[in-house]
Order: sequence, then C-alpha cells, then structure tokens
Amino acid sequence: MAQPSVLTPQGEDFPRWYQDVVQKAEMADNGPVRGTMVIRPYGYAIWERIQREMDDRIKAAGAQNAYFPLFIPESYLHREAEHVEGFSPELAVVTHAGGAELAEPVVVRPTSETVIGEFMAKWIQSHRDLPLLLNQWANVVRWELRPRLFLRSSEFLWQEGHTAHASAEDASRYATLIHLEVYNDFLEQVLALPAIVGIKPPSERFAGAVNTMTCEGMMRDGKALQLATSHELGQNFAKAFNIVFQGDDGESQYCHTASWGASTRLVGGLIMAHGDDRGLRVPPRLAPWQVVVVAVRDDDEVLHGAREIARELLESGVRSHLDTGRGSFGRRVTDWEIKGVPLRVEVGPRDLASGQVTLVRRDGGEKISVARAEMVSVARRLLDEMHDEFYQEALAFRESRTVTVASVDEALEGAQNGFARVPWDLLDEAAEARLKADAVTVRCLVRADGTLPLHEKEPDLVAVVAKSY
RNA sequence: CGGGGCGUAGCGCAGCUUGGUUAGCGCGCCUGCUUUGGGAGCAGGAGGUCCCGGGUUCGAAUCCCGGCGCCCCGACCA
Repeated sequence: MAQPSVLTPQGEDFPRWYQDVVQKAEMADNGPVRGTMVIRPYGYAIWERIQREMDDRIKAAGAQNAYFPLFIPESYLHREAEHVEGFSPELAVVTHAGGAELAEPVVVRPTSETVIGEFMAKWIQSHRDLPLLLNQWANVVRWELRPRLFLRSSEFLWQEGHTAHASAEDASRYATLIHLEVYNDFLEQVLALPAIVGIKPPSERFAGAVNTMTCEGMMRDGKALQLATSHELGQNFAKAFNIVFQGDDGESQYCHTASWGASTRLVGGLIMAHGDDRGLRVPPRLAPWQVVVVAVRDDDEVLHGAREIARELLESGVRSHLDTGRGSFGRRVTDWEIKGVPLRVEVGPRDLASGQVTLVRRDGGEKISVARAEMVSVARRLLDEMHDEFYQEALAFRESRTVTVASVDEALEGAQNGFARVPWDLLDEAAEARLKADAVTVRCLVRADGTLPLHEKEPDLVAVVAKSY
C-alpha cells in the first residue's frame, strides 16, 4: 500500500519540499504584503521554544531585556557611513503620518544599533556603568527582493543584543561568549544542529562591524545557512553616537560596542537541517509537543485511556498532546509525522487490554510496545537518544559533504553539493570573484583545527566556501 | 532592474488556439449514515467580480489595447 507521498520528495525539488512542509505542517502562510509572513500557531510554538531557550542563556550571560522603538529617525542611520550604505537598499521609510508629510522621514528599524547607541550615550557616564549589556526581542524590517518564509522575509522576528564595553578586549570577549555559550550551545543542545563557528571575511561582514562571527549550518541540500551572528563594532558606533565614559584615570574615552542576533530564520534552519521526505522532524528538546498521544478510535474507553496517558506524561514533565481521535487514524498519524512530533503513543483497545502502549519514533518509524508502567521512563530515554542521534546524523551528513581542497577549482567543485575547506591565502580578490560567479561564497574562516579565529589576519586560516541561503 | 511563465471556487488546475447552452474537474469544506491499529467509503450540498479597465461583436473566460499583481532565474541579506 504505497501511498503517493504527501510532500514533494527532497531529492526531486528541495525548495518545493520546503514550501510543502511549511504549508502542510501549518507553520506559516504568506502575508498580504509581499515578503511578509504569518506565523501560524504551530510555527509560533516552535519560535516560543527557541525564545525561551535562548532567553535563558542570554540572561545567564548577564544581559537584560529592554525595548526600543520601531521607528528610527532617518538621520541616525546616516551617522555611520558603512552602516547606512549597507542597509539603504532594504530600508522601509515612512514619509507621511498623521495626514501630513513628516519633516524628517523615519525608517522602520532594520536593526537597532543606532537608536540604542543614542541611549547608551545618555546612560553611560563612568567606567562603573560598564559593561552595559542589553538585549531586545523585536521585529525588524528589511525589504527583500526574493522572500521565502522564515528564511528571508521583509519583516522578521529576532533577538538583538547590544553591549558597550570599556575595551576592545572586553567587547571581543563578550561577543565571543555570546557566540559560543548562547548561540552555539543552543544550536547543539536544543536544535541538535552542529554548526561551523567562524568569522566572516571582510566581504561578508556586517555593515559597520570590525569583526563578525557566524554559526553556519548545513542544510539537507548541502547549502549553508547562517544561523546566528555576533559583531564586534569597535568604536565605530561609539564615535557616531558619542558613547563615552570616564575611566578611573579621569580620562574620557569611547566605548567599544558589540551586537549579536538570531532570528526566526532558525525555524527555517530547523526545517531544512532535520526534515525528511515525510516532513518535519523537530528535535526533542525543542519540540513544543514531544509526544502526541493518538487515540486509535474515538470511543469513550479508548479516549479515556489516552487522556490518562497524556496526563501522566505531562505530570512527569514530558510535553505531551492528546489527539482526540476525530478523523481516520492513518490521516492523523500522517499529519503528526509532517509536523515532526518526535514520539507518538498509539492507544487502542488492544493496548488497553494488554496493559501496554505502543511507542513510535518519528525519525525511523520504529514501533515498540512497552508496559504501561514503564512508558514514562522509556519515553524519556527515547527522547534523550533522539537528541543525540539527530545531532550525530546531521554531523555525519555534513562531514560526508565536506571536502578539504587545495585549489579554487576544487573548491568550486566541492561547493556544488556541500562545503569545501580551502586555504584562505588562496582566495584573493580574483578568486572570490570566480566563486561568486558560480553563486559560491566564503561562509566563514576557521583555524586549521576548526576553532574560532580572533581576526582574519591570523596565519593559515581555512575558508569554508559553499552555496548559501 | 534584465530574461521566462502565470492570473478561472479556500488550494491545485482544465477550458482560450477555432467566441455560442446553466463555466467544469481534483483536493478541501458542510450535512447524514457507515467507518476508525497507516492519507476512509457512499449519498446529498454550499461555494465564482473567470485579475482590473476599455474596445470589437448580436454574444467575450476565450479576440484586441492598456494597466495591475504574482511566481521562477540572474546583482544584496538574519
């Protein structure tokens, strides 16, 4: 009984598969204005889990949440030359409001370095005010020419951290801390997603930054996706916004600032890194619903049994959801697979009669019967195992599609279906142009041992090149 | 902004070349019954400014002119 697949197979048309998953898993819809996105309840529940896990880590790193306005005076953007140059093409500008033309247009924030810089200048007087560690959860607008749900939308949700420090070393140290202890830790421990942690080459750096760090993940089609970034901004914004402090020596000096962000793009990354031909596969620690309890039929006895099981799971700390059994069994099961709920408990008359439950793993589809009394512990163990297996599987996939090469030609070839590691020294301007002609870019620079460099001038760096989203 | 394609029911499409009944089909939706351990079946039903404007014609989804919108591929980005 081979059913025709519900989704376009990944191997047939990956972008189409992605669209199918987003629609059929009820993650999001296109908004009425081109490039905008409606995040549906299931997609938003996943985003809320991301927020929660990241927010805990951000607070553990010492930053506090605040909120700054959506509207920014256009003149602010112009104060930092590279910044305005980088963002001008994608700005949404409000020229009319309240029935009249505005004296000074306001831009809808594409990012908040400028407004926050203005207030940092006001709040910071002394070295005792440093470091100032702020974060905000917000929406931002960057007008996109080719939007794709979650990956590139004209409006998206994110967290943006903005910090001010007394020295370049402090700024660098903190940005690195965030990058490793918030972003990479979240990616590994919650998203089960191995990322390459590196720095951006000058050509890919954030507009106005002196150094940009990135976490690059590989998707199931071999393309790279930037999952989070952290920037050292030097004194560029401090000078533009006069963010000055008086040191213990009585001398005034400019702060060193940093910023760091991760967005709803992570949802797209999760879909493309873990999904398979049957739909989404949500890693267990992230999943809004870790277990769905499916009543095989909707008679009172089965429903009662299923309800008890769902309650027991919830009470023991497993995020569970009860499927009340309307509609055919097969259809419901397929729908939960598309949504990627890690574990399914099937409850029917046979299970109830034998005092057992049937557990089914979303990843491999394996079914096991366990005694009702052992259900919770087995479910917990399976969820734990699945996290590790998701991570290992993604890592093995990435390794299988990564080549280490010694020439630009080989790098181009390797980047056709994955990552190529090539000596950074080989990539002069002409070489980068050759890559770019083939839609291949330098995703990041890493040390030979894979660790994070401090800057791109370090000797013997390795460039990771790939096609990307 | 350059090249290619498309606008017909919530979604996906046929019909257009060669103008002519009441504009169809699949999925979805509603009602009822039978079902429910891997995408259920039968019966009945609702749902349309055929993208917009103008023109030709006795008559336009169909032909002509002009708009608008969307999608895909090339220069930027979380």
